[in-house]
Amino acid sequence: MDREEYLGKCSNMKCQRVDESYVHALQDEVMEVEHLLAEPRNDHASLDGSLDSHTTLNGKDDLELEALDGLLDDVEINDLEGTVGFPGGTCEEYFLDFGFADKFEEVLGSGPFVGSLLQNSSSESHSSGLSGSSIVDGVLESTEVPIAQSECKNDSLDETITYESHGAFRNNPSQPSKVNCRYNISLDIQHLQDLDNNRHLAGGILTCKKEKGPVEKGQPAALREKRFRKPTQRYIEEFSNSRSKEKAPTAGTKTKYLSDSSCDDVLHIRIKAFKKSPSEKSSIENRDVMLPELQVHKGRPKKEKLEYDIESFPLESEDEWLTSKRSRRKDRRKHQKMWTLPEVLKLVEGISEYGVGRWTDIKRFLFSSTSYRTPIDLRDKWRNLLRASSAQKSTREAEQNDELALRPLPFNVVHRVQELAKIHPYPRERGSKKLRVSQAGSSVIAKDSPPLSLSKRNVRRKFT
DNA sequence: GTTAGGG
DNA sequence: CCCTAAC
Repeated sequence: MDREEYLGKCSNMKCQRVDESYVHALQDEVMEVEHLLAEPRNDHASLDGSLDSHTTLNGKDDLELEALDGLLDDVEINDLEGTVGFPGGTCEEYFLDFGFADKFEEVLGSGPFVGSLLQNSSSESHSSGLSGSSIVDGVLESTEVPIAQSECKNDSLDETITYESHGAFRNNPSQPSKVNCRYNISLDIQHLQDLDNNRHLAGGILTCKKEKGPVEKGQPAALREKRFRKPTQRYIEEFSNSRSKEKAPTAGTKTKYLSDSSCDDVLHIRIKAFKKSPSEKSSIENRDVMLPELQVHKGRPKKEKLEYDIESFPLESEDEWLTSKRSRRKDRRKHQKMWTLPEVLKLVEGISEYGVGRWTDIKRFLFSSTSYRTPIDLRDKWRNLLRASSAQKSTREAEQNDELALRPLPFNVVHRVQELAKIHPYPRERGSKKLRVSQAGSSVIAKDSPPLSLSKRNVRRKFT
């Protein structure tokens, strides 16, 4: 990705932040992502865990995080080096976005040093007492990095000051120094040690690997590998469907996050966001139990059931989903049942008895035992019979004998269909739609109206 | 709710 | 066989 693209993306995110806050947006993403998960994994407690490209997500198929993951695209060494060039506020906000900058500044002193740390982070060359690598990993793994970077170019200073007023460790019991520590340039080893001891907290917040232990780090290859993955089609659909619904409930998160940017609060918020998703997901799963596919179909699936079927079928993987989709498509005519000769005879008889168009009557009186034949089916079959008979009539003279042998339909049946076709022409074949108006009061109207204006159907039952 | 018409 | 518009 080139620079322009990158900047464009950053600016987009900035707008989002101004409107609703990127925190909000991220949480939305979390929940949306959670919807896509067939099962929540224990080791991903929240958004950041999902974002952690180092974490092996297995079947979770992090492709679906592409929207978020795309933001990572530029968190590479080059961009990090570019960060160093930004004014001091850059790096501050860079970390303050995580409620974390104070810690860094305590340890590292000045911004440029942080920059250098970042610069070296991927190579793990900084091996001080501070377990910076894990922290930097967290930073690198966060999608907020590019956001902060972009914003720093414009209004970072103001925001940075705001952030500074809130200590990152205000609520951290092991860090009593709190806000003031930010200005304490001189470091002491004990602080570093504390930080090291509390690293799991930092890691938990930033990456949310609950108990990942010495997590894999410094794997730019893995990072890049993920970047090239495209969002799955399912993700796109789900994303577009659920986007509007999810946004409202999480409004106001930004306020909390910005004003109480302590680690605990951040963690709390994120866990809260996470907790919300499983319930929503379970509701989806519950609905799936009623999928029509799993039901014994004694009739045809209704229309609404089909819509259900297509839209709400969360599957673990894209492959499974596609396969299911394919099979569903193939099952479109699953209920098809071939018409037998007795059925055809019965249909012809019914038509001669009740007339063309009285499909429900025919169904009711002659096909009441065969539940799989709907009035629509009767009509369709009749339509096909007419077509077949007319086709056969055209070629009958030439190859009558052969036809009799080849045709699945006996000639007498065909003949009868043709007779009926003459008497009860299929609507629309002869006469216009308007002629069907008199269908209801046919017997009465037939007497009074001129014959030409009537549909032939109105003379049904004449030839019983 | 039923039917015609198109897919 | 399915879907939809028209009735």
